[in-house]
Amino acid sequence: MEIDEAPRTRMPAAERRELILRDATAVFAANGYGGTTTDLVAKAAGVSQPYVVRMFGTKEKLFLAVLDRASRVLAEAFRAAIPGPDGDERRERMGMAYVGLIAERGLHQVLMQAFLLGGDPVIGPEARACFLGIWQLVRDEAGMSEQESRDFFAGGMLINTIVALRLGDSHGVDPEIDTMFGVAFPCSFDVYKDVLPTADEPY
Amino acid sequence: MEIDEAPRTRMPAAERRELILRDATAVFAANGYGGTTTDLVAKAAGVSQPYVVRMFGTKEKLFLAVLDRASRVLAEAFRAAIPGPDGDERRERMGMAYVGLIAERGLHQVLMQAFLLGGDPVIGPEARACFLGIWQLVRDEAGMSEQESRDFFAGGMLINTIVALRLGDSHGVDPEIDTMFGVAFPCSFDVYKDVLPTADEPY
DNA sequence: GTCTATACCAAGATAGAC
DNA sequence: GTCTATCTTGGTATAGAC
Repeated sequence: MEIDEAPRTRMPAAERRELILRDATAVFAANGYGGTTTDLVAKAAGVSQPYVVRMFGTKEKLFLAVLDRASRVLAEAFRAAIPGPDGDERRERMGMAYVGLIAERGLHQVLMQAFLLGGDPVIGPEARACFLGIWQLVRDEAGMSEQESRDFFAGGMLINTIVALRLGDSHGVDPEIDTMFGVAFPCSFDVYKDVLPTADEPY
Repeated sequence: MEIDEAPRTRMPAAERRELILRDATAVFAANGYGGTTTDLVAKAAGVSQPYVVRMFGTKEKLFLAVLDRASRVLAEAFRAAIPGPDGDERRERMGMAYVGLIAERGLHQVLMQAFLLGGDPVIGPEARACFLGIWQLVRDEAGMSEQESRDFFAGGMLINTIVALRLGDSHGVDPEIDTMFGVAFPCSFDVYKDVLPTADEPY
């Protein structure tokens, strides 16, 4: 009785790779490095588990690829927001760009996951390089002062935390959280309410 | 040829419990929830793996106990820093209290780990409650305005990240990092240089 | 380029002795 | 209160077919 499509639609490697990386980002973000299985990633991407391993070598290398992609996506988003009036306005644009990336499921969280793995002998150094790279971009390319860079970064880390915590779920029901959103984000709730992940979203 | 001490020194349950929780904090902090094994915790605490499970039920319950302890320790440290002149001075004292807790190995990181698990059906709600509890303490008990609370929290999240990333290792060799430390911490590097974890610290 | 089958190991949890 | 031994599951990675 032939249940259709055994070997999924064939696809050029590069394209499939990008597809898997996107899905892996969301899975790593939600489950952490240790909590993620290559099978979970495979399921999310609609391919077999051995294929994921085959394509990236090991789970660790897959994570590094995810991290690399995430930091490049972030850097691009920031760079795209730089042109135009500088100072407060530029910071505002960059903040909006950052919040806009919430739509890229798991991007902020996977970066945090990597940062938290600073003690790992192989992921740690990569994570530090990534963090420093963004720091330099913000300070040198966007021209923020050190104090401005610090505040910008700190705000970013807070946003990451709020997103990862799924605090958005409580928005509108919990006044505590409403006020937090009011101060934490560089724009009104409407802008990002439909991109925030929900508490019961699998990833 | 009797290699000594088979059943380790007996100890009242409450005391052993606290001891295990401390060590588990460091292990969870360094390896994440998924990356932590009950055996790793057992080794760190110098007891057998089944005993850890026996005492806490499951790995998940152990993590919840660690989270609960961490948030209580943090709340106490903040409360102890409230009495005295308010405004900037109080914020400064609270910031110092926060940095001082770096000596409690893994405390900040384990909180972050919990926050990143916001999507988890059982850990998520606990993590949100913990975050909100501290938010309320900072705003209501310490009397910070919403904007001040937000900045205080944001700075805290940045400190967590820097600590977890083991950026301290590069201090003194990398000028980028020196300037970051200069702006991110509420005190000079000397105050915390010997409590910051190193990149190769197992946990 | 993608799958199925499987070897192998690691980790959580239980049983039960001391 | 604490251990040793062990059962069981599930996850990484390999082999090899299509």
